[in-house]
Amino acid sequence: MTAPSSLAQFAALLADETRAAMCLALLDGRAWTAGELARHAGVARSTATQHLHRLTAGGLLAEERQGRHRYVRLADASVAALLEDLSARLPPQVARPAGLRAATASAALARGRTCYDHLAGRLGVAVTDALTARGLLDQAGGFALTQAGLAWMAAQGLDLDGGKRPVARACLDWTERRPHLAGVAGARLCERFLTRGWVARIGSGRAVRVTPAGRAALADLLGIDGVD
Amino acid sequence: MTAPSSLAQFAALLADETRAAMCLALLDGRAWTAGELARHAGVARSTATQHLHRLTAGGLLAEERQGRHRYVRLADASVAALLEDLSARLPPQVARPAGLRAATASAALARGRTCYDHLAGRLGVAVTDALTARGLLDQAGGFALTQAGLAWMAAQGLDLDGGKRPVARACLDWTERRPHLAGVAGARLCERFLTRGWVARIGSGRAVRVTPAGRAALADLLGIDGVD
DNA sequence: GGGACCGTTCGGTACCCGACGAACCGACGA
DNA sequence: TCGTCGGTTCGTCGGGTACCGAACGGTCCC
Repeated sequence: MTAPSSLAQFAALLADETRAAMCLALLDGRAWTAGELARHAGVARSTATQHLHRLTAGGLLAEERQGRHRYVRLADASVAALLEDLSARLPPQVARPAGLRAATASAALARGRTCYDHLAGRLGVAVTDALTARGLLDQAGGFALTQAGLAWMAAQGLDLDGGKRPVARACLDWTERRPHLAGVAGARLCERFLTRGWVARIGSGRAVRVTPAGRAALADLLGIDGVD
Repeated sequence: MTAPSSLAQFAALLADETRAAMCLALLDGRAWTAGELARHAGVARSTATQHLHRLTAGGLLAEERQGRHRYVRLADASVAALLEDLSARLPPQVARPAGLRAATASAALARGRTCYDHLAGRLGVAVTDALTARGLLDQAGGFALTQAGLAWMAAQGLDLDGGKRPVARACLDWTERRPHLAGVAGARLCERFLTRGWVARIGSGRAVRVTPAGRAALADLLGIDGVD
């Protein structure tokens, strides 16, 4: 019940279906209560408590107590990046939307969603492609903002100081199977889109839709037109 | 005994001390026989066989049979990258070189070594820093070769076509705690250094030393002088 | 204060899985 | 042809752990 000191001990944290389900749920970037996670994972509350203790002790989760609630979230962006990298190795999920409700939800997720703290889905890929086409993002020599890209972000009033966190990082989309922008730049961009009302969350999940104002902003800033 | 279909199943492959020890040993980039790995991990041959089966079935390892030997190595560079990322999350290893022999070996590893297929240790960091100082590598906007960097690699006759593998990638050194160049560019560079005799392996391990010819080449190509 | 609700702790149970040794197969070499 | 050696398969054993229910302690709200 202490911090993992070996690769095996660390991997063991994720080597349980229940704990893995909890971590993947937390990939939406929000803070969940212990009870919500228990219900989501389909285990008793007592079981969830023990799992959450192990995950926080292992440095994967951070907790915050409010009254009788215990809110828990991913410790930092690097944990989210790790989970994404691991998930990208799995065989592509065979989507089996059972029923109309699930099908529309799945389609909404494929259109646009948040991936921890940045944009993903077709929307995220479109933004990434537009940045690349405009010479703001370089994917030929690796994955980094160019000088022009850094200047562009500054012109937008977006601060890229994220401590030790990388400025730009490729995150592999599990629906598009193509990389999209993550890292500090991806997070700031997503934040901007949300605060300006260019994209709006659909319900309480991770799916987002582009607003009319967002459509105009995307066309204006990045020349993106056909976003659905 | 089949390919993992969930994050938990995948993580379980590394969640065992024996399997983890095997994977970390294979991080040297070479192919080991099943018996060597069994001895290295301190288990019976029969046990090693079963572990190796699981790891290959899980896509982490690739095997190659020669006569009565079964050679096994990491499946590809992305597996090595994953292991590095995971190891970087662990608390820094408290080096406890017991005895003079271990101390010199540890010092040699800190000076220079291979990390799967690229250079690491102080040597790897020095090369990375030199590339950055010369404007060939950009670490401000992410981690990527610049236009000049791509041209420089081409001028050296190094082909950067590695399929889907990223051209440049940051790999965190566990001794230096600083990033150094990995990815296709890092691999090609390391290959070049070895084939030209600029660096030579010390014994059969991962440690390398810079040869006199290498010293001259480093000074000439990248302006690196004080490499020990 | 009473009653719901959330989270925690504590036994107890069942199950998974990693370990070994023995027996066997195939390849190499004298 | 016969030992030796590397690897595999199989049966079995033992330890670790995920799970639950029950009881308890806070917190919030009537």
